[in-house]
Amino acid sequence: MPKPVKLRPTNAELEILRVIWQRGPCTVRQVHDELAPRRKTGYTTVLKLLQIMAEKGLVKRDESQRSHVYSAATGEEETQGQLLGDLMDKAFGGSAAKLVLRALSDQPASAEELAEIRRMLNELEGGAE
Amino acid sequence: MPKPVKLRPTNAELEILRVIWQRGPCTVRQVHDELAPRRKTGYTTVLKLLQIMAEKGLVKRDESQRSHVYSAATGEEETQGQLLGDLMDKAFGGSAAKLVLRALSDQPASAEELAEIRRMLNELEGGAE
DNA sequence: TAAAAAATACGAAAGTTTTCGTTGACAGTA
DNA sequence: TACTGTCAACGAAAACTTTCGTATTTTTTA
Repeated sequence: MPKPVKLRPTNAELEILRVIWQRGPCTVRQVHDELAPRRKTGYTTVLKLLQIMAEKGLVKRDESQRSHVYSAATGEEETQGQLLGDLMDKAFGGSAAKLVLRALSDQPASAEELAEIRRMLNELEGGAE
Repeated sequence: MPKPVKLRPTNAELEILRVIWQRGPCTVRQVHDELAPRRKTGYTTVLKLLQIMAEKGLVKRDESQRSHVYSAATGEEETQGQLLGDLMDKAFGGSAAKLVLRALSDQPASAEELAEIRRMLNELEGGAE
């Protein structure tokens, strides 16, 4: 069992993961082409990061083609949950409610989104009763 | 005007800030005594970090006493909002609603807390109408 | 087939964050 | 005054993250 460890993508790694989550399995070139406009990072930088991420287990690599294809090892939602849990511990004393209240009061949300949040609340309160 | 920059505490800095937010203005020793049990970090490490934080403007330093006293330069809520906004951009495509929904579905919250979130929702929806 | 293009691998540099050892100043005390 | 303990300052090491240059191999193309 080589990998029972908890993985946390760094910032640069997260940017790459987001491309892969959005577009599905990608070659290095595809990721680089997507990232290049925003971020002026070289091709080999993306390659190196993907290699590191593969070592860490953040992505899986299919080497059956000449251009290796990388896919995400964990779902976007799971990773979002991890990062959120980290921030909750580091900055909100472990309180999800404080985090949510701060997010709602600081960041704008549309009426539709608020309605969806309300539905989630109903579900949570209904289920707990 | 030397300091119109945006400040982001690093992880170690955030841990120190949390002590200061909780206990009010502190000497290096006070911060260290609070942190030492959890984190096995040396006294001079805390000192160095506080010096760096003072340079960055994350904390203010009162040097009138032999033991300098550090106080937070920004409120806890403001910093929470910044960190949350960062994570929202980096991992949630800028959507506060997605972030809140994920937090609610991943992390437990008590009935009381849910009620408080509901109150916040009412406020937001009521105000927008 | 030879040259050009594209890909991986590798190592190392550059940047950032965290840690601590050492030094010298100051304060209290025997 | 000499000793002891506490403090700030400083620099540098250690650890982690990000970047890229170069070498090598494979594929495409002229």
